[in-house]
Formats: sequence, structure tokens, C-alpha cells
Amino acid sequence: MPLTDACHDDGGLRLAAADAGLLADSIRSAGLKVTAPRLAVLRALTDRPHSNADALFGAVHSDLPGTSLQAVYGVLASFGTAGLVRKIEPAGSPALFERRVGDNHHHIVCTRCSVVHDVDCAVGHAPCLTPADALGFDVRAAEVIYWGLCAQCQADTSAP
Amino acid sequence: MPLTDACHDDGGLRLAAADAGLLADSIRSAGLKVTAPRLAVLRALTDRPHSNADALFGAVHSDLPGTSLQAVYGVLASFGTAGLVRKIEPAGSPALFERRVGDNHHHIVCTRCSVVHDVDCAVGHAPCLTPADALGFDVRAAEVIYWGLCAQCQADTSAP
DNA sequence: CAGTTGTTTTGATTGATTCAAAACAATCTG
DNA sequence: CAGATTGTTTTGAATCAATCAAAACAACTG
Repeated sequence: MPLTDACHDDGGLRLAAADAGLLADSIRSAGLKVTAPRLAVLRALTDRPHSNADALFGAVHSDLPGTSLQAVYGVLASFGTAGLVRKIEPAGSPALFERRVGDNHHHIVCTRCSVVHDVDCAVGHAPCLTPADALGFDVRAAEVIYWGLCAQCQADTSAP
Repeated sequence: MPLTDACHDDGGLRLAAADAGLLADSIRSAGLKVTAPRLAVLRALTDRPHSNADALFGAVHSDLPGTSLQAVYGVLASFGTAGLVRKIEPAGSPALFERRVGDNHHHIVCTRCSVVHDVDCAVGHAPCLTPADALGFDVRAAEVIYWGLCAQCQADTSAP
């Protein structure tokens, strides 16, 4: 019940068109000042979810050449605490960021090419998010990462 | 079926007494040379599962003062590829290591004190390890980390 | 439009981990 | 059991991701 992990749909945040006004609105309504680096990071993240700080810096830097990598880290940190982005940290990878928040979806990562996709929290499987024996813990969240070969890498590997 | 994740018991590896002969045997039967640093790391890991490289270095260093941190990293890497230890990488923490391998158990981490406990893979919940929609991936493993407050930290927090 | 507060830049630093070459030691072979 | 072989450890340096701190700057408030 106190789980962050309820399997419901996201709160209506639609990530399609990265209209500048909408981006500004979501920043403002998270209680943050609207600035060029923030708009640029949020736009880049809309276009390419599951990017790391460096990739976002690359994307942002081409629109907005004055921006520093540290600014990107700062923007991501403020977005994170404001609940505007979610940070995921798959083993062996730098942190990745995505705008899809609020639902607790999971991730599937290719062990060969490292591509990441979202995986919905399967309705009917929600009990999984409660451990067999919580050992007295007050469980607040569950994080699931699936590892495997993506379709493309399966094709590449089976025909060498 | 190809999942690494079947919920079965471990293969008879009992982690109780860290008898030197048994430790040596498991190293040897993994196809590795038996050396003092390897025995020391394996013993330390038996005594304190979920340790990071630095903590293991500390433990090893007191028995075997000549040992370097890099040796510990080397030992852990060879143990990892030999299937003798498992590496877990909870977000925001350095990598942790444990001897309990082969079963795919999960972990529960305290968000306040960072203590880690094992959580068995719940029989009857195994379907959870198959994503709702694998998106064409050949899924090989599923990793689950629960986050919450341990019993101790709940007590400390509720009575400040 | 000026003040306040929060943001970004600049520059340096940390922490975890990895790399590479040389010194060394465990096992294999005779 | 000594010597050869192969793999391991040491030593020392480097990398990558991320964070810290102070000064310069810009967005919202009134």
C-alpha cells in the first residue's frame, strides 16, 4: 500500500511533441525557474529517453553551445528532486534519465548493445513487488531490471 | 526456460564454517589457482556477504598485510567470471559481492543505513521474472531490488 | 525596474574502478 | 623434486562518472 510501485498508468504526461510552452509549463509547475538549459535538457530527454548525462550534454550543447556538463548535472538533479525525471542506474552503466515518472515501470537492457526499453508493470504480477519475506523492512519501492539480448542483437549473433 | 532465474535452492554450497580446505577446494574446482589473497577474499566474503571491494580489502589486509586493493579487484573479477561470486550494484552504492550464487535471489536495501539483505525468490511469483512484454528480447536474467527502511531504522526514526 | 533567490559557469576534486608492465608464485612436466 | 609455464599479484598511473564550491549571472517577485 505505501509502495511507490502501484501498477497504474502514468498521470497523463504525454511525451510526444516537445512544444516549448509545454516544456516550460512542466518546469514551472514543478516549482522551478524556467531557464534555457532546463528547456534544452527536457527537450533532449523527450526525444531520447534513457540517455545519460553525457549524451544529454551532447544534445543540449548543439542547440545551446554555452551550456556546461555541470549545468546538465545540475538540471538533472533538480528535475530529479522535483519529480520531473527519473534516474535509473543499471549495473555497469552511467546513470540514465527518463521523463516517464509516476508509474513504476521497469526496464529491459540488452547485454550486448546496451539499448534500454521500458517494460510495463504487468497487471496481475503486482505481488512480485512485495518480497516473499520483507525481513521487517518497510518496503517503499521495487526496481526490476531484465537483462537479455534485443531482437537486433539476436539477429546479428545468430548470423555471423 | 533459458532464464538464469529459476527459483531453486542453491547447489549445496553451505556458507557456514570457512574451513580453509573447503575454500581452497571451491577455488580449485572453479579452475583457478589457489593463492593466499584468493583464500582471504573468499573467507572475508563468507563472513560478511554484501561487502564492497574496499571493505574486503580492509578485512583481507589485516590477515595478509601485503595484499593490495588491486589484488582484491583482480580476485573478485576472476571469481565473478568463474561463477564463484556474484556482484550486485545497487544504485548509488559501490559494487557489492556475495558467495550465494546459482539461485537467483534478490536484495532488499535500507535507504537510510544501506544494509543489504537477501530476499528469496518467492515460489509462486516466478512469473514476475518474465516481463509483461519482452519486446523481442531473449530475456536471460531478472534483477530485483527492493528499497525501504530496515527494522532498526524504522525504530530510530519513529522515536527521535 | 531593482532586489532577491536560485541557477549556471568555472575550475578543481573525489571515489570507484580499470589498465599495463614488471615481479612473482602455483601448478604442470619430466 | 627442480625447471618451465602460465596465471596472479604488485606497483604505479590513468580513466570515468559524478560532486563540490565560489563567483558570475539571470529569472521571477513586488
